Formats: sequence, structure tokens, C-alpha cells
Amino acid sequence: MTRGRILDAAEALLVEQGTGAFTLSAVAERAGVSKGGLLYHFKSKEALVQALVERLVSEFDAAIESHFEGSYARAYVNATFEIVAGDPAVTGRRWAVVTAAATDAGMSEPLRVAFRRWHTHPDSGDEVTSQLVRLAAEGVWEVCHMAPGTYDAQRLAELRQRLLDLI
Amino acid sequence: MTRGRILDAAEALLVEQGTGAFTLSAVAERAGVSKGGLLYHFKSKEALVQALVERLVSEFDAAIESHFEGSYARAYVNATFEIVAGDPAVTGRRWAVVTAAATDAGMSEPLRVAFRRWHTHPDSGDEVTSQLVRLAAEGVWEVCHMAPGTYDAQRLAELRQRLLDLI
DNA sequence: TTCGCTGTACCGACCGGACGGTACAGTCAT
DNA sequence: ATGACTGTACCGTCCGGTCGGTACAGCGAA
Repeated sequence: MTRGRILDAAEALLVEQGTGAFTLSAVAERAGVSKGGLLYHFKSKEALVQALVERLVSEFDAAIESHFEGSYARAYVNATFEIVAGDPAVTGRRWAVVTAAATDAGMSEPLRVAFRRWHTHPDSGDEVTSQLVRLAAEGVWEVCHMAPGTYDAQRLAELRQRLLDLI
Repeated sequence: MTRGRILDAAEALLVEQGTGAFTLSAVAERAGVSKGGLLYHFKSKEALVQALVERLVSEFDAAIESHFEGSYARAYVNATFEIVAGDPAVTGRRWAVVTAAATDAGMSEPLRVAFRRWHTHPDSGDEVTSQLVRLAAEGVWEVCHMAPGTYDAQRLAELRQRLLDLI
């Protein structure tokens, strides 16, 4: 589907070159579509970013759900580490979208809603512990994107296990 | 000092309105200088962002140092929570600078170096625990900026105590 | 003391180019 | 042949950066 290809291209561009290279023509070219074609699917740059945000949020929600087995925090950790331990380009997508949405306060509103939901979601067990674990997972995500290579695979596995043990 | 005022204006603009409003003229106007005056102090937009990054990194390093009393992770937590519990505009500065630097891979290189240093810094006690605690602090920072109001003052205090207890 | 000179701080008009967005003609599967 | 979709030429705006200039403080020589 063309729409999905455009979204992929936008993310890839953002991950590899940053927001400065995130222009409509560049996205279109990367997606193998003309600028007109891009604008047919997303009627403005803002609409494109919104779609990026929506996809990111729903994909992560789906990842949590697929890892769920009684504990939200556990699912959060497993979903996060599965992504972070994989392709760096995939890890970077979250930040890429966040930075793109940072152009305007209105654009990051849906992200704000999602973050609040992710971190206040009720959970079995102790609430503070559950929140703490999710926060650490968030930190892992951030550091793995900002400074890839900080943790090797083994350290990542240790961190993950330690987090799961806390719950 | 004019230079400092410009840096402050740039951060405030970024925090309040996002990267879209971060233009040389807007920063200049906010700082009460002309565009020419701004460019006298920072010879390009990139130079301005670099200065923003440098100030951010050195200020946080100083905050860690001032809280240090034997444990790096403890100092990291205390420095982070002190900032996060304060003015939201100050909390937002970190992200503001990060998003500004996200325009270009080269611009965020110094940030990458700083993040790696912050999260691989040797510490007393168990290394994995120390890293975990720092990651959670990073998560607190992120969530408090992305979704302010997620935690009230009491919950913030509980999270902080729990983190300190882990060390 | 005043004259010329230098360096620092700052100003604001202006330019080239890039960007988001529009218009519209074309194309191709059904 | 119609409607979903694509390609391209083009437009107006805005942005980063340049540049010629002003103001003024200091300073050494005559």
C-alpha cells in the first residue's frame, strides 16, 4: 500500500537524517512517489505527521497487548526490549516521530495523551513499582536511540531480567 | 550578558512553541536583539544549537557533581528529580534542546557523547543496578516533559525514594 | 586635548533558495 | 469512460545568512 510506504519513507528519513531532511519532496522521492502523489494521501505535512504519530501509538499498543500475560509493566518491558534489541532503525522510529511532532505543540498532543496512558495504566501488583519499571523501559528506549552501542546484547538482557525481577 | 539572554530566549521558544517557531528572527526578537545582533554572537543557526547543547550538558554535569556523595546513580537521581520537581519550563529545556539538535545527525553528536558518558559512568556498587536507576531517572525526565501532570508531587517523591532504595 | 585608529557590539535591509502547497493534465485498472 | 491515483510545473512565503553601516569605548602619539 502506497500510504504505508510513504509513512515508512518518512520515518526512515527522520531516523537517518533528522528533521532537517524531512521535507515533502524528500519523503516522496524516498517512497518512490511524486510529491503530488504524496499530497493525494496526506493533504498536508501536518496530516503526515499525525498519521506517523497514530501509527506509532497503535503499533506500540498492539505490541504491549501481544506480550500481555497478567502484568502491564511486564508486557511494557518485553515489548520495549524486543524492539530495542532488534534493528536500530526500528528503535529510532519512536524518537523520529517524537521529534517530528515537536515542531508544534498541537502536533504532539496525541503523543502526550499516549504517554500519559502508557504511564498511568493500572496494573496488577504494587503501583509505584509498576510505574518505575515502565519508566526504566522508557529510559532504555531513549538511551538506545541517543547513544546506540551504550549497552551490548548481554547487558540489555541483564537489564531486562532485572526489571522483570522487580515486578 | 546578551549571549546568555539569546540562549535563554531560544530555549523558552523551543519549550513553549516547538521547533517550528525556532527561527533566528523569533529568537532575536524574544531576546530583545536584532537578527544581526544575534548573528554577531552565533555565526549560524547551527552554532546557536551547539551552544545550547554545550550549556545543557555542562549544567547537568554540574548538577550531578553538586549532588555527589559517593554514588553516581544517587547523584543522577537527585539531580534529575530536583529539576523535574521544579518549574516545568526548566524540565522542558532538556527535550527542547534535544529536539532542536535533531535537525541534523551532526548536531546531536555531542549529545550522543554526553548520553553515553552519563549512562556508562563507573559507579560504586552493582553496575547493572546503577545503570537501571539512571535509566529510570531518564524515563522520569521524558515522561514529565511529554505528559506533565502524570505524576503529582507525592508520587514523584515516592518514585525518587524507591530509586534511592534500590542502590 | 584632540586626532586618528582599532575592536567590540549591534542593527536592519536585502537576497537567494528552499519549502509547503496548488492546479491541472495525464494515466490506467476496472 | 469513469474515478482513483500520479506527475509536473508553478507560486508565494518565509528563512537563513550576508553585508554595509552605526555607535561607542579605549588608546597611544603629537
